Amino acid sequence: MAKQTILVVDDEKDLLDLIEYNLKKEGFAVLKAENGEEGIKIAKEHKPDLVLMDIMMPKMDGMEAVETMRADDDLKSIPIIFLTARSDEKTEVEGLDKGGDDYITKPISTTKLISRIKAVMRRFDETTEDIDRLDVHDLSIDKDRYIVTRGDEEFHLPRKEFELLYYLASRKGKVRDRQTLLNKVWGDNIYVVDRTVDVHVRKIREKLGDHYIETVKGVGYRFKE
Amino acid sequence: MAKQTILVVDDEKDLLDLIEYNLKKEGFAVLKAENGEEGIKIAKEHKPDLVLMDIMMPKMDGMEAVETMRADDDLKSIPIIFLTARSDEKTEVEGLDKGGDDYITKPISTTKLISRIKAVMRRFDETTEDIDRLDVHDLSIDKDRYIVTRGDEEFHLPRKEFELLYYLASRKGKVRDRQTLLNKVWGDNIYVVDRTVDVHVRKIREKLGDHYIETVKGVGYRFKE
DNA sequence: AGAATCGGGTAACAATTTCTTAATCCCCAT
DNA sequence: ATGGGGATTAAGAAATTGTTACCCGATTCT
Repeated sequence: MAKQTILVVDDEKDLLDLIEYNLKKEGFAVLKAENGEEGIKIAKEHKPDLVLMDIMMPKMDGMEAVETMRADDDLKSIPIIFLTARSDEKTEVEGLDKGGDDYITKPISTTKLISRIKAVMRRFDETTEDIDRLDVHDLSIDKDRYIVTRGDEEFHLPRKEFELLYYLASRKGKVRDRQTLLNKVWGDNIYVVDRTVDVHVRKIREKLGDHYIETVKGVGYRFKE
Repeated sequence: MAKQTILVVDDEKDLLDLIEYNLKKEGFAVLKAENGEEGIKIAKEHKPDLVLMDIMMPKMDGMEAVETMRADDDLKSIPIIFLTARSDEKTEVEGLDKGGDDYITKPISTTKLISRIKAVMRRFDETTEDIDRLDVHDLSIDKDRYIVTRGDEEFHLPRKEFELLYYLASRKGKVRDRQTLLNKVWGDNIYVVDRTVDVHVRKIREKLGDHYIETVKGVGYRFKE
């Protein structure tokens, strides 16, 4: 699956970089903004999977930014974790009221930050888990090894093909349009022509046979039930 | 690998039995305790690979038990998953702060429980026991003496090369990306360019031949199955 | 002390593979 | 037969890895 994207909004550049470094190490894609206004702009553009928002900031503070996000249809469902130096209960309560999903007091250890992030993401998306090995029909798709097996045949697909197959297979039967596939497999802020998906599908079919991925005309593709 | 042992601590006997039944079916060994105090005792005795801990219990509650475990050198590194009937956010946050690694709200489906357990174990997987001597293919990798043997050839690899080889070999077949390799072999808060891994891989290949470590383009490296 | 060596890390560019695009071909429903 | 997809291909672009050279600091040798 594509990387989960996290937007970090904080006016302290050093902290921003530190958090970025640690999140990347954990396999997240990271976007950064230095104030609420910029945060909103980037959020609208890239639709991150989670926002880490400092409360005290110039221009537009975190609380305000969150209110704005919660009022925006496109952004209202993105989970938000407040980040703040103040360990003041009142602020915390207020923050959660305004629509924060969790609240972390700086300084915080990396481990703790990560586990909070994962916990919040899980609450939002129970389907987040990815499993090492997926068995569908006569195929075994092993994400840990990046190998697809059928009987005792082994297929080594290139990354994009593998990930596309994995994505579709893990949602067996569900149709996904090209744009969704691009977002999920290629990543959010990537811009490629959506026909690219066709080519990858073809390559997968070429290698595994064309009875796994079905075309749904005018809509997209799906892994056969 | 030996069977993984899971300690389940919960005061509801029925639930305890149900979980035991399901975990055993999955091939885990199961230990049971009915309160925090007993849990700690058993944990100290048997060093389980993971603890499933209810939060609400008589005698010593889960939160307290975890704090005790985290303060004990022998037990601090055992992963813990909280189990609770309360779906109250605040408790969850507190639990994670206290040192829980994950948090599951009862009731939960068996499948989900198992997959969470596996996910947490996977996170800790990398901490798994080191064996003194690893025999893979025609190689014998002796961690005790830092020597690799093939037939009656001996290879004395420098430390990083040796450890990288050992790490990959001990996870035969599994792909690891550069960042993970750096984290696991070089150490967590070390900052080196990830292409450094390439160079070390090359040096290993130069010495042992290039049929042990495989490249998975766009992903990372893996020791050949 | 100075030189030589070794382990480890970085940088650069060559080699290779994968990805993307775009053009063309096909199929099928209207 | 016509138009709207989708399939198929081939070629160029982009990304990733291999490989080599070189730097630096710590040790060891003279």
